[in-house]
Amino acid sequence: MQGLVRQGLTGQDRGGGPASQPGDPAQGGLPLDGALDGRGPLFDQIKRAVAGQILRGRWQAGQRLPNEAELSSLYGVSRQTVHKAIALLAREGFLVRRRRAGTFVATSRRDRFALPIEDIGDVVAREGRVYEFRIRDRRSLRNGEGIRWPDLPDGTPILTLECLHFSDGTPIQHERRLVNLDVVPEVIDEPFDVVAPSRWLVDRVPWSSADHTVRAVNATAEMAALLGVEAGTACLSIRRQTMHLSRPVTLVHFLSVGDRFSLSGSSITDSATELNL
Amino acid sequence: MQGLVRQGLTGQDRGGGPASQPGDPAQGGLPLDGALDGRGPLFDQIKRAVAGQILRGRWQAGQRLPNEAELSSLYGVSRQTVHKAIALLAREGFLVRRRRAGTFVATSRRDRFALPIEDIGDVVAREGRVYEFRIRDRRSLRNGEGIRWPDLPDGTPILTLECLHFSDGTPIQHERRLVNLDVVPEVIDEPFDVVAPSRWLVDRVPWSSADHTVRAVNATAEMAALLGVEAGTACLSIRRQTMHLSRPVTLVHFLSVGDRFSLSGSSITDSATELNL
DNA sequence: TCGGCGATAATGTATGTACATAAACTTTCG
DNA sequence: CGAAAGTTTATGTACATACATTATCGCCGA
Repeated sequence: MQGLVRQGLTGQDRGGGPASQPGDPAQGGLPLDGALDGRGPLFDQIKRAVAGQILRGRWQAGQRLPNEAELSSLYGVSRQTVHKAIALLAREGFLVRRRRAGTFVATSRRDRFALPIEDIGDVVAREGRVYEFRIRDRRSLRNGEGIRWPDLPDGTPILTLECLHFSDGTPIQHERRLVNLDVVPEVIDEPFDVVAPSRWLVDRVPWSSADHTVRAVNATAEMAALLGVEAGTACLSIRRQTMHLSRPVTLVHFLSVGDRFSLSGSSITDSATELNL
Repeated sequence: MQGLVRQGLTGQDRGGGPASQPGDPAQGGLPLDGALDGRGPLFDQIKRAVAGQILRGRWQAGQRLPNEAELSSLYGVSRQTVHKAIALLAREGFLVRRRRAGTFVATSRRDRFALPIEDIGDVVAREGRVYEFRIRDRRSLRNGEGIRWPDLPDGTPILTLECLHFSDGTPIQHERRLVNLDVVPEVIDEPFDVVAPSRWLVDRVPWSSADHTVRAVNATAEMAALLGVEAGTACLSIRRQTMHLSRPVTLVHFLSVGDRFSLSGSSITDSATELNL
């Protein structure tokens, strides 16, 4: 074995390790703190080791790190394995790679903080409360007739829905939705007496992409009445447009009372937590 | 050559293709629509082909797809290449893999919508406006003395900052920040006359993780005065706690006027857009 | 019938080898 | 001296091979 590499699994010895001299116990002047920890697959150990150097600030942003061949002999594994580890770290945004030039620590990714947006039904259910919804209005018309969905050609048939979501009987979210009937014609026959529109759509048209905009607005008198708050109460407004194969599927406006609903999430570098350092 | 595989690059022929019989022009009854398109690396072509089947609904959620050996001969590439493509799609959340059982289309990931949260300075700059900030208050004290940072032991030295951010001279965001002096002692000597605290911290302590909470609140009279709006105006409140190697670094409250600031982002399945289908 | 247990089929990891590709560097030539 | 052409170096992709790891399936016996 190579000393520090690969314990924890069955750990039978394979052929001959790569370059590394047969029996270097302490490795000249190289940073031994970069040693592997024997937990899990080799490429994961290397990911952890490298990410650790970065997180601990030993390898600073912009700095160039050893090339694959050097890392390979440093860690005593093949270049393939190093390549896999480094390529994954690059894909996760820790590193930037340029041919011939080398591999560099990415200049930090300040813009990658992210906030997950969940379905209201899931949120309510997870809080252990009773979730209900009620359809307040539903009509079928063509785009441009009274309502205009900007990203859709005029005349396209659409279904409009308005509904309210409740948590333990208290209204917490108002929803106004447009659905593209060209994409999901079956929706016309769905009564939405059991399953909520958002859920129905997600089950029907999976794997879509979406745009979001989140803003804070003061409740209008009408909305305030529906949500059971005073006019002017701060509300979170979420606009979501969902696309499937570059065709708009649905456009929704959610409005939720500020102190009954919030977006939250521990985030960023979910990969870093995966690395558990 | 294998017919459909790999054009667009230089496309010299390598050794001998894998299993596939030498000269099957149209492949029995197999879905030929799964054909590769010759754009980019083979494993990317396979990713696109497979993701396409899923997005077009030909392979439905929960359904099992052919094993690596089958895909390998279906597409006329080695198992390694198929493995790389499929493993990446799994890592991106499209597929779920279980040893011995096989590979399955993931049951859609409704909860993965995500919003990026950016630094206000970047946002203002990108809109082509002039960004400025002003420190309104700054003091150094110990946790528990007047202010309590819940995730930090009492007595820990902290720096408190209060500042305002401007876009073209209009105040758009208020910031109240606590900084853990045990982690970043140098901050005590930083005047913040040029670089804003958030930027300074990001440059100093990169690669951290963070928790966020976003809510809508009505502006208090004091805040309204600072932001130049009427009391009660709906504001977006963002709370962010940043950690580095599981130690809290900074805790911030941002407050921004609802109609001067919004969070937005096209999101989810950024991998799907990368696949450009 | 049920429990255990072994065969088996799928994915997962690691290495070797060979070239391709891109960009930085060097040399050459006008 | 500067642009073009060639060289070198680091990463990128592909394939072959070999073995590890795990559920699942099915058999067999109590």
